[in-house]
Amino acid sequence: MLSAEEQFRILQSGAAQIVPESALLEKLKSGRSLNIKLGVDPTAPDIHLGHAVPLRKLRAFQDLGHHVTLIIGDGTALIGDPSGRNTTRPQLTSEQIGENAQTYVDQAFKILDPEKTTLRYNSEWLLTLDMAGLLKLMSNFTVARILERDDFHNRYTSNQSISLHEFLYPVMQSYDSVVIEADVEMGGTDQLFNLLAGRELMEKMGMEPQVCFTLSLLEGTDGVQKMSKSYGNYIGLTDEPADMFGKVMSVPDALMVKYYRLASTLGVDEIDAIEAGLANESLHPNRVKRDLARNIVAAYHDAEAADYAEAEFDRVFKQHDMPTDIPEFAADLTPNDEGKVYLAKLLADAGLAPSAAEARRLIDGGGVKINNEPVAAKCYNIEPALLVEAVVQVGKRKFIQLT
RNA sequence: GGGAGUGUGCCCGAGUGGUUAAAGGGGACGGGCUGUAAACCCGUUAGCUUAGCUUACCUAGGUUCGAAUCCUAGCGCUCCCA
Repeated sequence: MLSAEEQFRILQSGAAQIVPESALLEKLKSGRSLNIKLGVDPTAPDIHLGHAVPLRKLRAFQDLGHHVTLIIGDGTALIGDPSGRNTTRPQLTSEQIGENAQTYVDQAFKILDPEKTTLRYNSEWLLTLDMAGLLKLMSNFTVARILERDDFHNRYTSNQSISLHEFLYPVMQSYDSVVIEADVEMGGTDQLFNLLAGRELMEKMGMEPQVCFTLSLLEGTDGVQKMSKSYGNYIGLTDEPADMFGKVMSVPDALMVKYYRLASTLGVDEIDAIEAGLANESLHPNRVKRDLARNIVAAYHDAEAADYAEAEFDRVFKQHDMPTDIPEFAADLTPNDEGKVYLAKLLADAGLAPSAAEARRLIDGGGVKINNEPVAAKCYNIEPALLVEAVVQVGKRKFIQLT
């Protein structure tokens, strides 16, 4: 086993805050296998690169000989984490939660070592808690303390509603730490309050308090908001290689190094070299981003898929060729009274446009091509012969092969 | 329990009886430029076989030739008092 100091150096890379650092070092020095906690809300059916950030760090702990307890928050999901939210979250049904949890776990084990992972559902101890137990727990917290948190504070001062049950979220999450006796709890920077609450509760209950370990939030492909399914800026772990490659390529340059640190499989030293290369312009940003995209595709698929994805990318976006695999669509080419086919409707039916009206706008904007030929504005009706076996393209990346 | 506000398109936000499918901004999408990056420029942003029609400003009624705009009731949200 590596020395405590050496472990600390590896673990610290990419971390936002470790509170307190000295406690982590102490725990590492004890030489025992630490229990690292990560709680996840089973709200997102599939997980993305942002979720993978703490999972990668957990994996680093596992590689150093520590143990991970992954908590599926099926109990807390009844509340919905108010972190970073300015509105109350909708509550999920238990069926949805069950499905989501399973999907999550399947994907999480692409990164985690199953041998060193314990899976727990917090409904086990949260939903069996009786009123007396709950009241006792709650007595450890004060309203002022809870109201200190930024998101509650903001909502409160801007006249937005906070439901009483949302106050309970940090209480519940803290209790998780008590039950599993966590040494370290992992989370995004937006989780710091919840993590600290856990530390406090453990201390009040006479336990050795957990260390709070936060990681920077990964911005999504828009480069502005944190990666999230609801913002539509995410790169899913199960995305197709070509899609995944393209999404990484669309990430703003300024975020490349951060992506390397939080989402790639490269080591600290290699990443430092890339950062230096970009700074002194000895490395071209485009090349660096391509390597990043290849690395990420290879991590979730394989090297071969990464090669293929890069080749496809050049084909479609550099040479403006058609992709190799184009989804097929059996279109109804029955002509209307004028002997034409209404293209707008066809685009909508094929899923290339959300509605026929939107399809018409896309045509007018020059965004629709048939066999690589742009369709003229106002040209909503097309000779059926032109559409037989044709490839229809909308924008830069949506293709359909008519059959 | 009493009182006061407020509710507009994906979001924010103007509009207070008549070219208002609704200003402006953001976002998103499409086009140009490019490295599917950024920046910048242009266009679009309810549905429908669109020179037209239909549905839209929380909901349901009402007043009016005409309502997002006025009235009534309801619903949601917020604040103050208790």
